[in-house]
Amino acid sequence: MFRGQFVHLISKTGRVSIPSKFRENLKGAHKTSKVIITLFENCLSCYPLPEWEKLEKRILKLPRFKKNTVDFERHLIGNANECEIDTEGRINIPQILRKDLGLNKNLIFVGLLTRFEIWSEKSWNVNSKNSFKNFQRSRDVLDGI
Amino acid sequence: MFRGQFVHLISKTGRVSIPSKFRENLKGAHKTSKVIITLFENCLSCYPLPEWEKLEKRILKLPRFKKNTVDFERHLIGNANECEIDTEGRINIPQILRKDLGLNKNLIFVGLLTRFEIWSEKSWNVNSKNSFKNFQRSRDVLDGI
DNA sequence: GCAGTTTTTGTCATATTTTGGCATAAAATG
DNA sequence: CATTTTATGCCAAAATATGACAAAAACTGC
Repeated sequence: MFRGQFVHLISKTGRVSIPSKFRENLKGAHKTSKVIITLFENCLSCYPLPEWEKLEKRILKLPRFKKNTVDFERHLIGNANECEIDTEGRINIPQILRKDLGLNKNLIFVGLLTRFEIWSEKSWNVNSKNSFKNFQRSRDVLDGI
Repeated sequence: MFRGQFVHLISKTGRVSIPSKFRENLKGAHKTSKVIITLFENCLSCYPLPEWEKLEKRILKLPRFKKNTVDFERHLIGNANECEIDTEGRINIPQILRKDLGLNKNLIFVGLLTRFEIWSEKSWNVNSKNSFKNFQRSRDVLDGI
């Protein structure tokens, strides 16, 4: 499972190393060194390739011409990039995604069990305040299950 | 069960030894030397790995694209780190958590039955005064069950 | 209180992880 | 097709984490 928070630097050319714990999980539990990176809210959402493929199968079951489906696909699939982890444990984040999110110095990696997110430090700080409030409001979200 | 209160020193590199009574409980009742440490209020909340995994299983059942769920995960999972207890009985507390809570000298370990907490001495002193007041007000909490 | 045991802490060496740099390869542009 | 831009592979420095050993402190039974 992906867990925890890590700060890594992105290079001028758009390379950044994946936290070693995440790499371990990719290699171990998911048996892959390929990651799909896509735009989600104000960050990048990253899936181990096999997990992503499961998601695609679910998406294919949606009513294909419905406006909602198409919009959803345009966003999630249309921004999805396959990245291979290199020998140093780094990936290259495509320029388009970098520009969209203003990724240029410290990036925050956030583990979310089956996937992880990449944030610019700035928007993470803004967002985590909000999501913390939400957390406070929804602490009991689990009590039903 | 985890009980009681212990003061331990954290090293410059972020290592601190787990109270031996806690270690005994981890090894005995929980059969693990792995602990998940996560941010909770003003301290670190520590779960034996198997206990934590039960929680994760419940989280995985939530609708995973819903805003509430994502925020909940970002906070709870995003701050969770797996720590392995070494041969000397120590763990390494990730830098990011140390910084967040200002953990740099005396740490207070507090047993809370199925989990335990780690506090900086300073915030423990502040907080325990408050929770004592709270305790005074809520002494009868048990009388209902 | 004392000797032996266990626990906690300090230190150093080693291994791993992250980052930077540069040369080459590939892709995009005009 | 030449030029520019961008991506990749490889090596090495810096930063960080881990392992092993030993000193110091605290606890135990007598």
